[in-house]
Amino acid sequence: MQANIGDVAQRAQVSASTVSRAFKHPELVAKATRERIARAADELDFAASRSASVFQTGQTFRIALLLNDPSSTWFNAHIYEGLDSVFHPAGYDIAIYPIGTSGDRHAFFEDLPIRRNADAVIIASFDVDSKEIARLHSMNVPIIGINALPEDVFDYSIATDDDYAMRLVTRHLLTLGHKDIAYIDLDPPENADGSLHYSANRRSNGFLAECAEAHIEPAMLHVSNTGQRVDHALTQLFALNHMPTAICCEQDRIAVPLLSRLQRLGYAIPDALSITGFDDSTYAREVGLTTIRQDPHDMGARAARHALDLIAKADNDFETTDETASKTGVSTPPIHESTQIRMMFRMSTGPATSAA
Amino acid sequence: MQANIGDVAQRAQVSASTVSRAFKHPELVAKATRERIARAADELDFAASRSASVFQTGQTFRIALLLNDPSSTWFNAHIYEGLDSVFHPAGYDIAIYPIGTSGDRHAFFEDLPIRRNADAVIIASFDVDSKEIARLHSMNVPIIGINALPEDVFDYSIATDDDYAMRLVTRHLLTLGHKDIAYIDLDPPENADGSLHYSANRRSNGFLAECAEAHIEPAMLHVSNTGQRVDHALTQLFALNHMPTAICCEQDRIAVPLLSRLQRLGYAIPDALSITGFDDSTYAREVGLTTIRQDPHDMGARAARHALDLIAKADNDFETTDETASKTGVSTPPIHESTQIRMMFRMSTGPATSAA
DNA sequence: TTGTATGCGTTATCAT
DNA sequence: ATGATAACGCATACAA
Repeated sequence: MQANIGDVAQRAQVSASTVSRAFKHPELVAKATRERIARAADELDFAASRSASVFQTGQTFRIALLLNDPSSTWFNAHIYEGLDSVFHPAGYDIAIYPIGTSGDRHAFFEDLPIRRNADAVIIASFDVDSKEIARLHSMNVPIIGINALPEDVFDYSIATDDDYAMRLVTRHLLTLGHKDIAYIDLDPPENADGSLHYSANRRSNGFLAECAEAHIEPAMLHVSNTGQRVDHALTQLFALNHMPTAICCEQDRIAVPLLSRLQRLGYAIPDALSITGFDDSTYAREVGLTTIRQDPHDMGARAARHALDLIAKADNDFETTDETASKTGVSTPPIHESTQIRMMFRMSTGPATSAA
Repeated sequence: MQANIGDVAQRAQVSASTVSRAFKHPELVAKATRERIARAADELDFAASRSASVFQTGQTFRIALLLNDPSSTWFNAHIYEGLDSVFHPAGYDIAIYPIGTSGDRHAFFEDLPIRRNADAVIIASFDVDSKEIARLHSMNVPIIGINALPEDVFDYSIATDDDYAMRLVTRHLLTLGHKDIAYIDLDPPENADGSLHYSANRRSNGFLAECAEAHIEPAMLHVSNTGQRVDHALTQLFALNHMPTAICCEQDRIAVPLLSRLQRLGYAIPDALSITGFDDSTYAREVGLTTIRQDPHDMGARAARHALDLIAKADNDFETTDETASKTGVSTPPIHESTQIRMMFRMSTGPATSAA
C-alpha cells in the first residue's frame, strides 16, 4: 500500500534511523545521503506517518479549544482562524469542545483525556472554576484563557477589558448629552445555566457604573439570542414610555441589524437616535456603527504563539523535573495581556436631541 | 506521570488486553471485571492515549479540509461547524489546509502526507483537477466535494446549483419588469491565480444566460474583495450612465452592506431600486434582502456523515481487497447531491419604476 | 471470558 | 556520519 520508512531506507541504501534523521534533523546527515534519501522518498511517495511519530514523540500535536457559543460566531470563527494560523503550520490540530453549560465544562475537566490527548487547553469567552483548572495544572498541560476569568488560573491569558471598554462607550454617549439611554444585551441561550459566566456581564457592569456616576437611570433590555433577536429588541424598545435618545448594545450582533431596521422605520440616525455596538464585527464599518474594536484573529494568534512556548517549556520542565528540578526551571511567571482597546467613532452616534 | 493501560491492568488484577477490551468491546468482558476495571481506571485517572490507539488502529482520525477563503467566512465557518458536529463526536479532528492558489492546491496533492495522515479529504468551494484527485483515489482515501467541480471525481459531493439558483433570482427581477440591471461580483483576492475556479463563475453565467434570453444587456461590475468592497461597488455604480433599477449581487456579503449604504444615501428600496443577494447569510433576513438560501451547516453535516460511511467502507475494502476482492465489494457508486434551493423573497425587491 | 504474544512505524539512545 | 536496537501504549489474533 504505502511506503514506510523502512522501504525508503532500503531504496536509499541506508538504515531506517538515517531516514528518520534526514527528516527530523537534516543537519546531522551528510548532504549526499540526504539527497539520496529525498529522491527515494519521492519515488516511493513516502510520507511519514503522523500517528506513528506523534505516538513515539509523546506529544499529541493536538490543542483542545473550549468554546461556548457556536464556532461559527464572528468572534469564535476569528479566534479559531487566528489560532490555526499559528498552530497549523506548526503541525498542531485544533479540536473544538463545545461547552454550553457549566455541566459540559465540568464534564470536560472531569472525564477528559487531558494529559494524553492535548498539548494545551484554550478556553475562550467564558469563566472558569479554579478547582477544575487545578487538575490540568497538575498534569503539566498549559491552560490559556481568551477573554476568560479569573486570570490567575491561566498560564497565559489575553483579554479585552470589557468593563473599561464599555465605560468608554457610555462616556461617549454621556458626553454627547444623552440622558435617556437604553442598554440591550443578549441573553445566553436557554440551555446555558447561570453558572457559566460570560464577558457580557462585565460589559453591562461598566455601562451601569458610568450611568450611576452620571446619575442617570438607563432602561435595561434583555433580548433572547435567537433568530428573532431584532424583533424582540424592537418590541421592547417600543414598549418603553418613550423612545430613548441613545441605544447602547452589548454586541454588534444586535446593534448592526437594529441600526438598519430602525433606519428603515424612519428614525433619523444619529439625529434622533444614537446607537452603539461592541466588537467592530461584520458590516459594522459599512453601516457606520460606532463601536469598540476587537481583533479576535490577533488574539488567537498571540494565544497560539504563547501556547507553543508553554508547550516547549512544559516538555523541558518534564525532562529536568525529577532531581535536577527547578534549578534551571526559573519557571517564568504567567503572562496576562490586555488587548489594546480602540473605539471606532462612526456615524451612528451624535448629539442628543434637546426635544426628547 | 500518567497511568497507562498496564497500570490499570495491574490494579484491576487483569491483563492489559482485558483492559483494552473493556473499553473498545465492553460486551466481550464480564460485567464484574468491567466494573473492576472501570474503578481502577477511575482511581488512576486513566485515559487511553489517543495517539497510541490511533497509531495501532492504522486510522488517523483526521480529516483534511481544503478551503480557499479564510475559514472565518460565513460560508466556511458554517461548513466547518456542520462537519465538526458530526466528526467531533465520532472522534475525528479536522485539519484545515488553506488553498489560496492552484499552486497551493497542487502542492497539497503533490507533497502531501495524504494516505497516512488523513482518513478523508474534503474540498469546499473550489474546483479541482481530475489528475490530482486520481492520486488520492489510488490511495483509497475518500474525497468529498462541497460546491466543487467536477462532480465525478468525488466519492461524494454536495452542491448548490449556482447557475440555476441565480437564474431564479434573475427571472424574479425580470418578472418584476426590470430591464436595467447591474450585476456585481466579488473578484477573488489578488494572490489567487486564474486557474482556481469558484462557484462564483457559475452564478454570473446563470445571470447572463437569463439576461440574454430576455434580450437584456446588463452592466457587469467587478469589485475587489477587500475591506473597501462597498465603496468600490458604489464608485462603479455611480460611474454608470444612470443608476440601474435593480442590482443583482453574487453574494450577500456585498449585497447586505450595499443595501444599507444605498438606503442611507437616499435610494428608496425597493421603490426606486431593487437589490438581491445570494446565501441568506448574516443579517440578510434582518435587513430584508431577497436572496437564495444556502445552509452550509447542513451541507457540512451531510458531507461528514457520508465521509464516515466511506471511511468505514474503505477500511473493509482494504481488508477484503487482495483475492477475496470485489466480491462483497459491490462498491456502491458515488453519490452526488444537490442542495434544495429556496428563494427568500423579502423587501429589497419590488416592481421596476417606469421612470428610469 | 480472559491471558499471551506480537506488531503497528517512528524516533532516541548508544555504539561504531 | 551512520547503524542496531529498544522502546512508545495500545489492540488484535490466537490460545487457553
